[in-house]
Amino acid sequence: MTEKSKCSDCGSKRLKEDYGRGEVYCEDCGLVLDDKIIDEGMEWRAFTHEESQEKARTGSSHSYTRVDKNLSTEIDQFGRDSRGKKLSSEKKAKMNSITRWHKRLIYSDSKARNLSVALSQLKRMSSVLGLSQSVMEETSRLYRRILEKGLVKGRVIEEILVATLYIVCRKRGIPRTLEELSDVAGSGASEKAIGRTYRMLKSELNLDVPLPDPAEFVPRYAAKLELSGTIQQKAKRILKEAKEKRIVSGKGPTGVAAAALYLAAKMEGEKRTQKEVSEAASVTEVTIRNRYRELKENIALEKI
DNA sequence: AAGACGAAAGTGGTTGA
DNA sequence: TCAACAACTTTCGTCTT
Repeated sequence: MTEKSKCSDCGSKRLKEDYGRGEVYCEDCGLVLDDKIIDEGMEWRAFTHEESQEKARTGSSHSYTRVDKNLSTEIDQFGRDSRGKKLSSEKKAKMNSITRWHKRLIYSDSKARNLSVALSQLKRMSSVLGLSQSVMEETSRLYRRILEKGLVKGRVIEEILVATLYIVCRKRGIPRTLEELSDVAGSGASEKAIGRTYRMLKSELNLDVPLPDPAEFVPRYAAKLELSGTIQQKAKRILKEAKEKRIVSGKGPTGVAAAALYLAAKMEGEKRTQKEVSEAASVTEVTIRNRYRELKENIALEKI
């Protein structure tokens, strides 16, 4: 893990390492400085709501998805922890600054109320979407940071929240489109508005968000279409070829993924109709056809 | 009859003068 | 601010299976 001692955003030196999640983050603003070891969590195997419920994790000792960060019962004003043990002075100083920070949030200031609304929304959406705990954690950390920067003022909480979630998903290579996210958001946040907010956040926070890779969408669509793993592998090989031949850039990743799956399924004799595939991927048959034609024309299929 | 195909026209967003 | 532009959609007529 790289050694960084200062937060690149707010300059705080209070960085915390979380080996469980493979992240280093700033305790003051929540910026994740190093998240090379990505926790895929249940993400790639939970395709349905029921499945994700079943596999969802429970419990957490220190969660950013709670308004009070779970600390309210752990610290008293006499410098002891929950077991009554005295804390070292170093620990005490740390706790003091945390409690100060945390008091600012608990007491009826507008940010706390904002946060509590946002977090309960996040919880709901996260369970509908089947997102892992660690995605929620990162989303709420980023949301806190946005809140502290005053970027929420005058805007719809839900729009900011969904845009934040979208950023986190993109950063982690979790395939969720803006459309899907706005579908589970309340009516207060249209896809258009979320997109606008997303662009605003990206530039305000100087984030570079990677482009979605079509291959990320393959497992989910394949599951919807009940296609075997062999086909998924084949579709991914097709996409890899396509990427090298630069016939993917600028095209919508979902359409490309759908066409690759359609092609792979056809080749393996597990044929699905264009209509079925287009419904699974929320694109039209025409788009499937166009991408399909491009793939067929440009890729040496015998080798795949 | 259902599926696949492709042309044509329309939509919403991006880009660059 | 406006026009050109690319990707995608909708619609529809025509082949293919």
